[in-house]
Amino acid sequence: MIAALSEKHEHRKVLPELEDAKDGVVMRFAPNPSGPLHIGHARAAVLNDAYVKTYGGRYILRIEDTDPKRVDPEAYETVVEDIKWLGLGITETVYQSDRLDLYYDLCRQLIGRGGAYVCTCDNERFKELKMAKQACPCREQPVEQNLALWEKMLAHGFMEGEVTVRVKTDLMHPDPAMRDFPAFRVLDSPPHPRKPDAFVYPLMNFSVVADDHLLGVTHVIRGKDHIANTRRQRYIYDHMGWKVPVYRHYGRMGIEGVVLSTSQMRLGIKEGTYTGWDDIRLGTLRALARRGILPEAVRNAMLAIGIGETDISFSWDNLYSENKKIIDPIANRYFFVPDPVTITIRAAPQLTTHALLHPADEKRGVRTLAFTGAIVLPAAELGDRTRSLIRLKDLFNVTAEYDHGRPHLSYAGDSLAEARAAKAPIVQWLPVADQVPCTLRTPEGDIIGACEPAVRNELGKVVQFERVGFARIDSVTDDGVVAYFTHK
RNA sequence: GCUGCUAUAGUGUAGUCCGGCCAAUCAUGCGGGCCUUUCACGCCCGCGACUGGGGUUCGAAUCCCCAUAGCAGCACCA
Repeated sequence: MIAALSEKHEHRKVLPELEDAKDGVVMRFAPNPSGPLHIGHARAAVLNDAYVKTYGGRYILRIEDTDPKRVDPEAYETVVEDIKWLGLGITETVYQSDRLDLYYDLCRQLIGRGGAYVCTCDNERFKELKMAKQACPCREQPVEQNLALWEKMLAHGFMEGEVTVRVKTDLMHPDPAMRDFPAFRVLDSPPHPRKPDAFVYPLMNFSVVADDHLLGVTHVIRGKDHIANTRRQRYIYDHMGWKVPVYRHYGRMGIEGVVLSTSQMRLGIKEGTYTGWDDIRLGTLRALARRGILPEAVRNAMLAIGIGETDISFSWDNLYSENKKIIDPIANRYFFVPDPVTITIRAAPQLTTHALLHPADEKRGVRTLAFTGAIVLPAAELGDRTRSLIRLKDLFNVTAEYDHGRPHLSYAGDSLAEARAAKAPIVQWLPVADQVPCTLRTPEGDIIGACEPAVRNELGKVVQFERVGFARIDSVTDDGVVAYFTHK
C-alpha cells in the first residue's frame, strides 16, 4: 500500500525507432585514443549502446588510431577502462592500426574503379583550384598511372606532404567541403606507437567507410559535426557499390564548467594545474566517477537527452538529479561539520545517542554518538544571533546566548516538538572527543571540517553528509578523511 | 565567402512526418505547503515555452516563404 503510493509514475523516455533495425543491428563506438573519455563521448557511447540493447546485435569498439600525431599510447588502456566503467555492451574490439593493409587493398580497388587518384599537387594550389571548382592535373591521370603512383607511395617513394590520394567526387558541388576530399597521406613522423614501420595512413573518411563496410555496421549514430563526413563518405560507398548504413546525427552539446579539450587537459596536468585526468575540474568520466557520479546516472542523463538534432547545453542539474535517484537510497548518512567551532554545552546531561545510518532503512543500523559536554558545530550556525533555540540533531535542544559576540549554549530540554514549534534549526554536530578531520573537496575549493569516525569505513563509497550533500569518500589516512563533494 | 543543420518554459524533452483531441507532455529547476530528529527522500500546489513576420486553411507549434539567431563543415584530425 505504502509502496504503491510512493511508486514513481515517471515515464522514461524511449528513444525513437531506427529504420531497418527490426532484425538486429551492428553499431560501433569509435573513439580516438588521445586521452580518457569525457561526457561528450558518453553521449555517442550510450546512445549506440542503448540501440544495440534494444534491437540486439553487435556493438563494436573501434579504436581509431590512424593519426600517430593524435595517439596517446596510454589512452588505449584508459579508453577501455572508461568503457568498462560506463557498462557498455561491447561485443568486439578492433584497432584500425591493425588494419592498414586492408585499407591499402581497398584503396587499390577504389583507384582501379576510377574512384580516386594520386595527387602530387601542392596543397595550397589544390585548395585554390578546389575553391574555383577546377580540376587539378592529377585528376585526369589514367588509372594505370594512379595505380603506379599508389605503389610508389606504398614503397615510400614519396615524402610527407608530397602526395595525397583523393576521392573523386563532384568538383561542381556547391559545398566546397565535398570536392575531391583526401583519403590517404604519407606521414614520416612521429612513428605510430603500435605500428612503428607505417608511413602511409588513411584519413578518417576512408578508414571509417572501409571498416563500417567490412565490419557490417548497419547504423551509425554520431554528432552532426559529421554530417559533411557522411556526405563525403557516400561518394566512396557509391564508387565501391556498397550498401550505406543508416545515419543519425545528434546536435552539438555544450558543456559548461569543466575542461573537455584533451590538449588543454594534458597541458594542465603537465603544468600541475590539474592533479590528473580525474581532477574534478575536468569533464572526464573518471573525474565524474571520483566525485561519486555513477555510470547509470550518466547513462540515464544521456538517454534523456536523446538523439535530437538541436544544439543543447548539457545540464548538470539533470545529471545530478539522475544520480541522486540512484544514490539517495543507498548512501549512508553521517555528520560532517564544516568549519567546526568547539563549544561546551552548559548544564547538559551526558548521554550516548544513536542515529540511523539511513532514515528509510532501520535494518542498516545506527551510528553511535557519545555526548560528554563538548561538541563541535558548524560556524555558520552560530553566526545568527537572533536564533535562541537550536536543535542538535538526534540529541537535544540548546539555547544560544551571545556575550560580546561569543555564543554560549545551554541545555534546553529534549522535546523535539518544542524545537519544531519554535522553528529551531536542526543542526549536525560531533563530540569533540570523537571526530576525525575531514576535507570536503569541491570544484570551488576545499571545505575543512570534521566527520564521524565511522566514515572511515566508507572508503570509495558515496555517503550523505546530512544537511551538506552527497560526497564520495576518496581517501582515509591517519591524518583524516578526504571526501569529494558529489552534489546537494 | 561558400555549404549544410537546427529553432517548444532557466535546462533537457514529448508533440512537428499524416494540420483540429495542444489555452502544448514529462523531467529538472525555482517558489510555497505537507511529511520527517537532514535543507535528503516522498507527497501536494504553483511558476514557466511553440524565435519573429508574412502566407495557405474553416482551423497551424505542426504546411509554405522570408527574416533572425545558434551550430557545424570547407585539414595531409577524428
